[in-house]
Amino acid sequence: MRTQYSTRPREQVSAILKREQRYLSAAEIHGLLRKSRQNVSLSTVYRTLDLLAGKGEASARVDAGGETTYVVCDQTHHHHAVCRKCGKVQDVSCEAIESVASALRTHHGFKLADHEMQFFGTCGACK
Amino acid sequence: MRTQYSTRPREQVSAILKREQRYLSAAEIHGLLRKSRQNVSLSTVYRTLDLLAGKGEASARVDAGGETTYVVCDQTHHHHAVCRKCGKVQDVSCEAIESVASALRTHHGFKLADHEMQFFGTCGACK
DNA sequence: CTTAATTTGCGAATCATTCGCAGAATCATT
DNA sequence: AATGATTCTGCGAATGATTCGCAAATTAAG
Repeated sequence: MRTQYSTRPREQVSAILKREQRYLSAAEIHGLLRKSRQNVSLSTVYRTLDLLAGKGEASARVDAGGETTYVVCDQTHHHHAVCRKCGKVQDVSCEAIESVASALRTHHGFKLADHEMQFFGTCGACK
Repeated sequence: MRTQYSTRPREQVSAILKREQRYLSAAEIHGLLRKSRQNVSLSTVYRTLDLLAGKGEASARVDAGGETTYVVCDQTHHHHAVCRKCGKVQDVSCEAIESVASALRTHHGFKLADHEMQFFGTCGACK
């Protein structure tokens, strides 16, 4: 895999993700594409999602039913606030984590290297 | 399902979890049980893990390979600090989250209802 | 427009997890 | 400690998401 081709199917998948701004599974994306008569195979949807996640342009999350879902997001380190009503995902920066890191070190003798976080609630628009 | 029977296989699965103190998949637990000549079927391991997770006595996490893994933990709300060396999991209380919640409200107009967190690093014993 | 490299689509293969059901274990009562 | 009602277990088959293999189609570049 020397270079990476920019192809129609890949752009179609990316476009859906950019448009929706919420966590979508491969199957859902495939369904949305079919609705608008853009025939991209399910395999290609999967491959494209892996690619995007690998480049850090999308982030993955396994939902309650065990399906892996993806959202577009920027590449800096951050976290997601997921609205329980509309599903929309907002990026959240994470300075606050610093205080958690020092508490971990103090109380648990634990040296923090990495962390995962996810927030659920109601977004401004849905209130 | 009126009452719940206390059975050998269930206790054997719980015992492994209590002993290991780290995230284990159903298959791993099944393997560990076989090694010590305790034959519990894989189905029963799965069923027992669901039960424990349902009662809040264990908590589940999908690992990088897509397998669901479980640890024992107490029932109060808390988070996990996972050691990257030995895999051991420590419970971490979460007062620090309060400050994150207010920041979310202020900066993003987001009303926090729930959250997930997971920490990775090196535990005191492994340093 | 040719060629070499990468992608696609299809169906088949994988892998974790769930189900169905007959037989075994458990519990509460005699 | 024997009985009966209920809940478990084990097995193999079924499911469902994801991955693979490979031939045909696209892409980038000369």
